[in-house]
Amino acid sequence: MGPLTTPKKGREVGSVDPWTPTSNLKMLINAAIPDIRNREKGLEMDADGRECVDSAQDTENGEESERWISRKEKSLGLLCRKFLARYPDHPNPATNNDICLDDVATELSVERRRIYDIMNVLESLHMVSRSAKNRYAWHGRTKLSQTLDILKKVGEDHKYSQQMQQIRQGLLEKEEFDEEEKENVEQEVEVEDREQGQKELFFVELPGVEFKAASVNSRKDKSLRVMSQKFVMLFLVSNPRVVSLDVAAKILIGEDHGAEQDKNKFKTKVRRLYDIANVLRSLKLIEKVHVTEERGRKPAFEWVGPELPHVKGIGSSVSELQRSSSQCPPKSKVILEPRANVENCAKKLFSSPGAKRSFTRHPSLIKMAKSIQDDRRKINSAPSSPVKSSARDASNPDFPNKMAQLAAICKIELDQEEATGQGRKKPAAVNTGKTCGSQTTLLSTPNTDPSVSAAAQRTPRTPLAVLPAGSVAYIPAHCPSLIPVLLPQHQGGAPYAIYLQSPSPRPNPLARPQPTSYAVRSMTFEDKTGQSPTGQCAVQAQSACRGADISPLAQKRMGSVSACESSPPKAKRPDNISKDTSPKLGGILQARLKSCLGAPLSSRPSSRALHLDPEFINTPGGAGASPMLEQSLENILGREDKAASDSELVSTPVRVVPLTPGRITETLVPAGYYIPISQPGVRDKEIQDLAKENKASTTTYNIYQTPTAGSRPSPAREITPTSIRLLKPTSAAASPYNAQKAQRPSPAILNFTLQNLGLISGSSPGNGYAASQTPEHLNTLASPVSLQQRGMVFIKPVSPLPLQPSVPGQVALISVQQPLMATPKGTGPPQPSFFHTPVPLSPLAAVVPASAHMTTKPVYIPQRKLDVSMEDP
DNA sequence: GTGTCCCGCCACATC
DNA sequence: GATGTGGCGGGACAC
Repeated sequence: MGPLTTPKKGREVGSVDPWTPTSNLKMLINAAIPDIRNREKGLEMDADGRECVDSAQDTENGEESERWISRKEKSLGLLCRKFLARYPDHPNPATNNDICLDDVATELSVERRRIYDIMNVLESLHMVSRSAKNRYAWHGRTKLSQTLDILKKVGEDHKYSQQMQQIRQGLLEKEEFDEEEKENVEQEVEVEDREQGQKELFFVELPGVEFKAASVNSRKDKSLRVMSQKFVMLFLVSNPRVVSLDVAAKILIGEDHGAEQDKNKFKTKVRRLYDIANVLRSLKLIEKVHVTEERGRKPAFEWVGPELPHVKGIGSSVSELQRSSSQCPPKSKVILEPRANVENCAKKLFSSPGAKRSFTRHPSLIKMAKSIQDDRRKINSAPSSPVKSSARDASNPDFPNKMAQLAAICKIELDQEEATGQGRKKPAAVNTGKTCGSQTTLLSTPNTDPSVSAAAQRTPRTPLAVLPAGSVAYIPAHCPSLIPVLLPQHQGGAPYAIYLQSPSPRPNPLARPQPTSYAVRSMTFEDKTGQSPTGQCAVQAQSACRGADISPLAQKRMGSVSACESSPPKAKRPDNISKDTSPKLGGILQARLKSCLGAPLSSRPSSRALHLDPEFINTPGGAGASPMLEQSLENILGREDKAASDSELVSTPVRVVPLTPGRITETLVPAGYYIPISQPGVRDKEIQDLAKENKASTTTYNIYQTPTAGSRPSPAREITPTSIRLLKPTSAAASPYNAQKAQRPSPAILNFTLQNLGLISGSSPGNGYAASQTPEHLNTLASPVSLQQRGMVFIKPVSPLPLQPSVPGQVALISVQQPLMATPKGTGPPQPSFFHTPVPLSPLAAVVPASAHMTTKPVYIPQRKLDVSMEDP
């Protein structure tokens, strides 16, 4: 082979030379550009990725001429498509899949330099691997899923999600992030990096895809590979999965030797990101969008590639996991991420008793969320075997205690079920998730139902969302303050989500939130927060779930939530609804509940903004639920109390908002928030209006899809991550710091009581990210997304609480389904989703008043949910 | 004017 | 020293 140094491009000569045959051909090609582009468009729209066949023909027929066609025709993305057209997505390992760079460069009539760019990106995804000098081995997409899974894991380990959120916040409002938390995160990452041998540049290898060239891994300047991986990680850990170049570049710069984020370096990074993005676009992994912020329109990219096995639907999830398992070699090799890789491989295998439990003790609950994800994946891929639970128990000493309360609660309802015979057990079914319409109250630990995971894992860092309908998620003591409760949809009503204060006492209500609070936020919401300790906002869901994929609207909601979280107390009130919110009713209700529960609902002031996981916002539900909820509240409070609430003084403001389209009913409930769970495809206008209202105070991402840079008209869609209506505390008085409440009852008990009191009705918890949510789908019991039919009650402390690992048995999430209250859309018979293990009654049962509307509800404990443990030291 | 990214210089690694 | 690799940024093109 001749000199491989960067050849001098003859483009200019050729382009201006009227005498060469190629010039004539160029003219012809130019005339045919529209056809070529149309064909390319059609190819790009080809879903099976075989779009490049024709492109290959183009390559052979007129590639050389295209060099002079236009700048776009010479783009790296197009070149990559041509390259990809040469190789199958799933090559036969038995065949020769070697790639000779020289040949490719020659055939594609491009410089070797350009091929390197493509190969580096493909290498980062393990679609190719370097086999020798000037040679690569083509793997196609056979390992892509596995690679993405690993990358996601690594990205979570590195807390890219938090970093992105920090940067976004910094970009948005210069809001001070909790430095303490930030430092903790950074320090932890550094420690982990040091433990793994390197801090900055690291390349995540895939088991079985090793680089045979001795120099490959020794080179330090493979930044494009690493950058590409990190870029992908950002998408995988981001939610919504839209990453702007600004954010990505800043993160990449930030990790790059602590270099100054000077403008030049930033520009350089952006240039590289463009290169990477072009290849990723060719791979159909991302697509170009634009985010419109207050500062203007910024380029961004949205992940459109395959969801990870634990993120996508359950059906594909299991299959992919199994497939990945089969692909997972016995010996895993991950540079700098050995643990992640090993765990990843382990996760891909059916969970074994000896499987490492990865609940983290890190103050940041990102880890916890990650661990939960791991658990989910294990569980999803594992047979519904109770044996696993026992094994987990052995590994988790805390587990028995924590499960004790759950068991007690379960036992209560179980006994009731047995007494009435109304309960219907839900047999374990890997793919069910048909909980809609079920009148069974479930208590479960987070990772039981694959269907749940499928829906919930769309927002992996929102473990609560993954809970199956009618289930109670067990939340480790790490995040005792996070007590979401699923509020089943009222009969003929809309689902509601409510945030209530956690029972966890806070010694010093005025104290600045500890880093652990950040963990709570991280766990609850995809995006990090940075709100001040006194920030308090309820989030009103504004939009509906759009579809299987993470719709821009959903992303908008999510972003809005995160923005709300990040909004400091100084932040403007985004909505007028919150203004008229009165804490009084909350106090009344709280008093009522207190009387019922025998304990105050809250012992500490509501000083912290509430966060709503977008997944909970998207739960579709029947319309007109607001009156139902109001009625429920009235049942509890009494009309007189409700009426008097306007004048009475209360401690904790709460907002009740309908989760479904329709008018928003604002009601105050004690120490909590009712979060509307929007119905997909509805309330768009309202959402938009709300987004407009919030625009002043929140960052709006208006995403305009630009499939091909400037070449195709792209239907604009807007993603406004921060557009979710934030219901801030009505006032300082509304969120008083009165710590008069000494103690709060267990959230589980509280929710259980609420249910029995009629405040909570049976329905399916929603998951905004459940894919393909349409009203029709909602009725499909077989679909995991049917969970969205249920409302949810979020019980979450208004103020940040330090993690209290010592607090056992925190029941974080309760999904209750009101028996006898048929979900309007739930038509099919309840589908069991778990193994349910009856548990003995516990003293806690006595706390729950058996009066009122105590309806008999069978209680089952999904045994696989027991798979909760602490992270290995 | 800004976004996009082609192009190729050049440094470094490897042979 | 030749060759392979890829970081890097100028600057042209697209919008």
